[in-house]
Amino acid sequence: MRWSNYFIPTLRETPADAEVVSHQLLLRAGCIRQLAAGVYSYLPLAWRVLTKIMNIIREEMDRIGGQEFHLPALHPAEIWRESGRWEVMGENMFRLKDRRGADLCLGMTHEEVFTAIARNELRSYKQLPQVWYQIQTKFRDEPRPRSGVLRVREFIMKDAYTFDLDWEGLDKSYNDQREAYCRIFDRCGLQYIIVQASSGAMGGSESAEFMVLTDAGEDHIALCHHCGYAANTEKATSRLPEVEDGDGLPRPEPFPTPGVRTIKDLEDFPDGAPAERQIKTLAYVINGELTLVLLRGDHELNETKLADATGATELRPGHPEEIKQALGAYPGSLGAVGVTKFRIIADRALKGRRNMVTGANRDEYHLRGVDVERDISVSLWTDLRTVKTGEGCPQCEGGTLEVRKALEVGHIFKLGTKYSESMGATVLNEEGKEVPIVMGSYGIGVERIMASAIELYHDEDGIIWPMPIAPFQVILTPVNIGERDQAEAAERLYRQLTEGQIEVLFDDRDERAGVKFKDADLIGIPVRITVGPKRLKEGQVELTVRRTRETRVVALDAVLDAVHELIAAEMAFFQQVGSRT
RNA sequence: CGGGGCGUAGCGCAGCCUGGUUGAGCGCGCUUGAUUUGGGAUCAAGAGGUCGGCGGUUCAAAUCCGCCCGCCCCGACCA
Repeated sequence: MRWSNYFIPTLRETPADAEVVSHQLLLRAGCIRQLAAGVYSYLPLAWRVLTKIMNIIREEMDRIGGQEFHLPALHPAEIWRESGRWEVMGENMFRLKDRRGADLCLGMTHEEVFTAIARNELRSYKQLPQVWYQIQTKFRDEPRPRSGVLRVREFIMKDAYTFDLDWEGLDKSYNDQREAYCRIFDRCGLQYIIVQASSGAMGGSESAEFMVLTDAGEDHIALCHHCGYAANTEKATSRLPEVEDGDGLPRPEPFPTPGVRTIKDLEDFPDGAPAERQIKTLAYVINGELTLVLLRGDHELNETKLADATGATELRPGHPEEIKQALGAYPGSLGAVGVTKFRIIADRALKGRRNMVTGANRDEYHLRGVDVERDISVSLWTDLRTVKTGEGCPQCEGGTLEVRKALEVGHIFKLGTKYSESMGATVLNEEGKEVPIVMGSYGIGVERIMASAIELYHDEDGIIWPMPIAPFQVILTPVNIGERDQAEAAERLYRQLTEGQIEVLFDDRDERAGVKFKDADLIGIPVRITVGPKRLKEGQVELTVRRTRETRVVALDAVLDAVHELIAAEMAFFQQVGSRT
């Protein structure tokens, strides 16, 4: 490819509204342009990268017996109504009507459509297992698109679905996918971690996320370096030291707390209590019902855990006015002692605690001497708190957890029979009995692989593409294309490299060397061949590795071999760093 | 949706508070010519703008007011 007639609109300055590195560099390197909030056009350079990523995914899916499909992005409402998700997906789903007024939507994911095919066509256990996948555009009307290409409303997803006769079959399919995912991310050169995850709206029994550690990510994961425990904080638990409470009081005792609004206020209050002796009372509206949620004062609620524990489809903090009306006090003086009209859900860390302090449901009053189990009628004890760095690992003795930010690039689910039952996808088993198909579902965010590679590998000059997904392997840069011998040598090299199956971008622009070097660095091509006057006189050129800046001088007739060697070395480097950390 | 910010040439910005001397400006980029040519050259001459939109106030609006649209960031969602 010749740069002079290839479209790479590089930018010297960083566009003002790009915050994360991958967004800035994708824009500057002429890879993407924004069309609307969370909607991006991929220009030729980015499309080459995405194509390479998709090819790696394809190869690994095919290797475990995956069959590639291409399903519609436009779905009739009926199948979503059948699975129950027409309601569940709420505002996140793009909905539209056709000319007759029939409801349609743009596909957010494809459990429904694949299951519809499965139920119509799969009849016998003999046809199982099936591994079906596609690489296709998904639409999600995100409440807040952000971070460039990391969180968007239209994106490319590899989604796969497995269909098995039983749970043992699913275990194998799930494991195959898991291993394929490892190979995919390894081959793309990503450093990633596999964590236990919440299944959320997808449903099912078990799920794992593939996470790239980066501050650009929006997830928080808890890691134990001692035993390797890793979980999304939506799921992670931890060990806490025992608290000695003493005897407490025979019954809760109210006391005035003027001006106290927060846990912190009550800690500082003369008659107050340290946060770990307080009960934090939160009022949530869960599926339309006011619910009290109790945690230790110094603990933080994880809303996903609350949603998972209650099966909530709609969940929000109560408004001050509705809380006042229901409980008789505003937030700041809320408590659950004596409350029977509302459901009370408590975090396990409160179990057995005595002599605690909590709001009295009377503004500016609190109760002390509260024995949680004696004084509060808790209807559900469960894990609700968000783990923090430094807490004990739930899996091993000596370890402590570290919480870090991460970006989700893949998610695998054991769905079980959720969709096959709601949509009636069954087969006859060996005994001739009709049984629901046991399903799994598996997703990869293709653009997120591209973006996280940039987050992981860049420097102040630009992108450093991992060789396996680089848009071109080599950039060929004559210092001065106006000099006849340089131009001719570069042309010869270009022909030779192209014939040698090297993906080469020939920077044949009549620009000054500095401009071409800066652009080459910015767009991150792994190997640069510089054709300059001094070396050329000796019949030589320079090969520079973008990642290390190492340069070596090579004779013209040895370039092809040297390039092959460097490509192999860079490939190897990224396969090796790109293993699980 | 709640909170904050922004919208002036392809990109980055100034001007707005205190309306008119601004025929809307600066840097980069772009076009043409010359000189240059190993890390974003220099000089010269140019092209490029509904100041997000609509309405209002005013003799006069990029500037003041209202509504709308769009974008970014922080919070609740996910690949």
